Amino acid sequence: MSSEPSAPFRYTAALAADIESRWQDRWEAEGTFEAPNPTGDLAPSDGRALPDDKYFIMDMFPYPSGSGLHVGHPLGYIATDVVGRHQRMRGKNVLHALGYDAYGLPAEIHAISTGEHPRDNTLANIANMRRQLRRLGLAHDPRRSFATIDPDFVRWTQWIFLQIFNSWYDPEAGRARPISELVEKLGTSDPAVIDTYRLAYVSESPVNWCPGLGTVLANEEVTADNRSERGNFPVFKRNLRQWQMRITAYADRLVDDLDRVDWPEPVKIMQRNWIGRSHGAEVEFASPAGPIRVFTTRPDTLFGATFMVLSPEHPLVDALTTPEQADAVAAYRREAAAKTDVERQENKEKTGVRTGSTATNPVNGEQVPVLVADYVLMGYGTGAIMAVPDGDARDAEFAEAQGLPTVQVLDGGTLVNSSNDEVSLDGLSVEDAKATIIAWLEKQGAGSGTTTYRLRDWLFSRQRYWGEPFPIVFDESGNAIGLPDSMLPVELPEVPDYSPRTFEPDDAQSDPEPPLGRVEDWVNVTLDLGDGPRQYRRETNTMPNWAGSSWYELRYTDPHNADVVTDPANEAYWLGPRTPGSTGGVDLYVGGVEHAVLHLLYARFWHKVLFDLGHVSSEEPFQRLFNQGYIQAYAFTDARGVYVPAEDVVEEADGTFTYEGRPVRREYGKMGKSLKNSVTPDDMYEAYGADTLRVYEMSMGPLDVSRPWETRAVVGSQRFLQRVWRLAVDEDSGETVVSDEPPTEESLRVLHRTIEGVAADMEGLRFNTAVAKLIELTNHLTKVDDRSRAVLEPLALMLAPLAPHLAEELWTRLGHTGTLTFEPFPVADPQYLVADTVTCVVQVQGKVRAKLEVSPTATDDELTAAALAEENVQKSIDGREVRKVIVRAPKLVNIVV
RNA sequence: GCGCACGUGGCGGAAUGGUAGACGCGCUGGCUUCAGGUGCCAGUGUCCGCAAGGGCGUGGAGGUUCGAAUCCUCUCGUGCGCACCA
Repeated sequence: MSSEPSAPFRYTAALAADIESRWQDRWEAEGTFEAPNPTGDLAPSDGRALPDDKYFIMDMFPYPSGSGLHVGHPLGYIATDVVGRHQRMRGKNVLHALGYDAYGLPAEIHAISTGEHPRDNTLANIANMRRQLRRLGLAHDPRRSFATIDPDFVRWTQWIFLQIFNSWYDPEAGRARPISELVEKLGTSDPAVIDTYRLAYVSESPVNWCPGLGTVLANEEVTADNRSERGNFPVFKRNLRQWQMRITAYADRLVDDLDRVDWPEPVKIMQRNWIGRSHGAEVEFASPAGPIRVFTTRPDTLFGATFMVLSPEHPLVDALTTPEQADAVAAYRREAAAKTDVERQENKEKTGVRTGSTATNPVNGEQVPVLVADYVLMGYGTGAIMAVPDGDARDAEFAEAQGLPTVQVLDGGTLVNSSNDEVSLDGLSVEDAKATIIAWLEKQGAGSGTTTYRLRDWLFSRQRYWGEPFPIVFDESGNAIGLPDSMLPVELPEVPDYSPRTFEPDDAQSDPEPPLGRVEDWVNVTLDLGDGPRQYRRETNTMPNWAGSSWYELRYTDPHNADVVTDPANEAYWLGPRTPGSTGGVDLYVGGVEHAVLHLLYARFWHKVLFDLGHVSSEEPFQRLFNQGYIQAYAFTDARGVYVPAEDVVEEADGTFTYEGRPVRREYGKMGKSLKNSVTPDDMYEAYGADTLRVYEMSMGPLDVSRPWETRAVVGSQRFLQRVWRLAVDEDSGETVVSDEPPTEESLRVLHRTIEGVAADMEGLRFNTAVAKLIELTNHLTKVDDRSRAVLEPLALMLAPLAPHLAEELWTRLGHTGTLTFEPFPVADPQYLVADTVTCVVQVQGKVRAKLEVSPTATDDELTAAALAEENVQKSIDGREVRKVIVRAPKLVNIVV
């Protein structure tokens, strides 16, 4: 890079930095992006009415990492900023702010190794991130920023927990209700009864214990091969007393309401799969040990059930095992118990043993053998299946391995060999057969239609220090008691040691020990909860990282309210449904697809509970979701497989890559310190300026697609902004050179075509093509040397969402005194959208043979005549008979011979 | 194994079923410059041809259509999700 620009007032990185910091200071001083609320401390002080049209836009908020940002991080923030700025120019009251998801493992690990309090480290990281992001010029309302660790925020996280704790799900009403109404309904306040209904409850049940992390984890945080998503440590099933959230009560609504939100289909599919609702039937098979209940999604194939299989853990196994089989079954169960879930899954070969008993198939009275096999899981359905080798590949495989019979019941899509004296399914379709047999089973009392879910309740407690404490104490009988609002927030005590007790990652028999449990004088408290001072024990687990992100959208709408989580008027204005049947929710939520199941499912669940309890008017937190892609980068390894700094790798003429003269291998992946391929926003600010970085990131490709970062291409965006600058400013004198002469007709046509296209692209989040159109306009104006105010003003306004600092500077130079933030976005004048002539393509047999310049109003006949008059067209027709002429006036004529 | 998404120049990517490759990077040439850099102008899918023009071309093979990158079927490849879920 040359140090001396040839022109003193060229738009260089240094000039950009000057413009950018001046405007950032001014926006901050003037409170330009502060969005007024209907009521409360953020309401207009002069009582002014708000615009009815609002736009609430949100980014998935960041964890403030200690290593700072790389250029991949701001992609989504820039995109939402462009949308927000554009919506302001469309007259909307735009709510856009950024908070910090500040509880998290890295700060705790840092604390353990350095002794620095995780809060201090986290707050320092937030400050650094705010600095990096401020330099991008994001139009956020700074008054609405918060961190999930702020005591004021924690207070409301705990308050929401108590709302959930103090509720139960009424299946008849199909919604949550206050626990007091259950007490009334059941006529008892006995915790032994009531506590089993709560939406947040303690239970002793099999949970995911991760010794390597020293904590238990939710199902959503465990990978398919039973390892922790964070850290990749082994996870074991252990029976432990832990807090759970009754998210399963909401399974149906969580599935059904996916149809009412504007989300990417893959995310909806992932949530549907995770919830895993399947309709089927429970059927009872009579046996010597009593009825065996099975769940099946294919009750239509019941006539083909030739045996039954129980999971090794099934409670009826002992009773069904005959003395002759006792040893074999006991041995098999021992073997199965010794295996981890992973080992069970690794061995895809079907194994199992006979119990020696038979059960009765209710449709035909057949005695079918009952077996035990570990391919049937205790955790799903009833832990027992009817096996239909003709209908199920797994059953067929097992039948073959065990030498069990198969009866054909399916022929293509219809049922065969499926009748008894009372009912026949023969000839019916699968759907009809299901309905028929369920009706018959219900009449017989042998079964009923039913629905099962894969979703399990949400394990909500963690044995870590750096999380929200539960607002719960236990009395001397061990009953959990929710603390009153007046005692919130419950703050974390200072501790001498932040670590949970961690163990050898494979030590499955170890027990979790929360760090808070060691702070005896915090744990044991004397409180007056209404019946005089008494001794209580505090809950020593903390909440998972997901707690704060499960409701933060609400707090943006009323961030300082000390009385309620958000004032109903503010919630209704920003989040409430605007059309009948709408769920309401954030107008646009942008973030990565990695939160498809975890965060987005939890947030929907909490929001629905708050809706049921009347605290919010919206049924869903996020009306529209958009998954942005990722910026990835190339990384290079040398002969030893060690990463070398990517910025010093040279591409040779033959397309290979070298580092310090030695060949290196290229790979493609995430950007990060460990791969030595990070490029930071600070690097780009210094070399090009923030506006150039913004424009480049927006022009790289569609927002939802991942693509590789290429630093050397950034200069293209800088050249574009330099050309815009040069249109209005003399590079040698620094004088504004805008002209008040009217622009040429041609320039106006290009301008209005650009306005039309850019406006549509902005609405559709197609910023890459919007930038392309602005470049075309700029190149045109440069080429014809048109500097008229009438084109430069709309150019500045259209550029404003993308490159706001440069646009503001030009706007000022064009003679305006205020910010352009609230100037109307330009509107295309239809008068200039119709061209004098259009290019008409003439095809023969669908191949282009000529182009005509024609009037846009030319008729079909005129176009046909003109096309046939073309020499090259006649040559292509080559004397053949013209059978048909297809005209799409005025753009196309296709001659068919 | 099942499901979803995606395959277009050297690279990132444009194309309501209607001129394939907008825009940008890179590359080539010209002007500017002592020179480099910056800036500006022109060119840049491929093959045949001096040119006019023509052939081929959106992973592959079929199909629908006057016309297909786009719609349908099969197939190959890449990515993501789920995975013995009855």
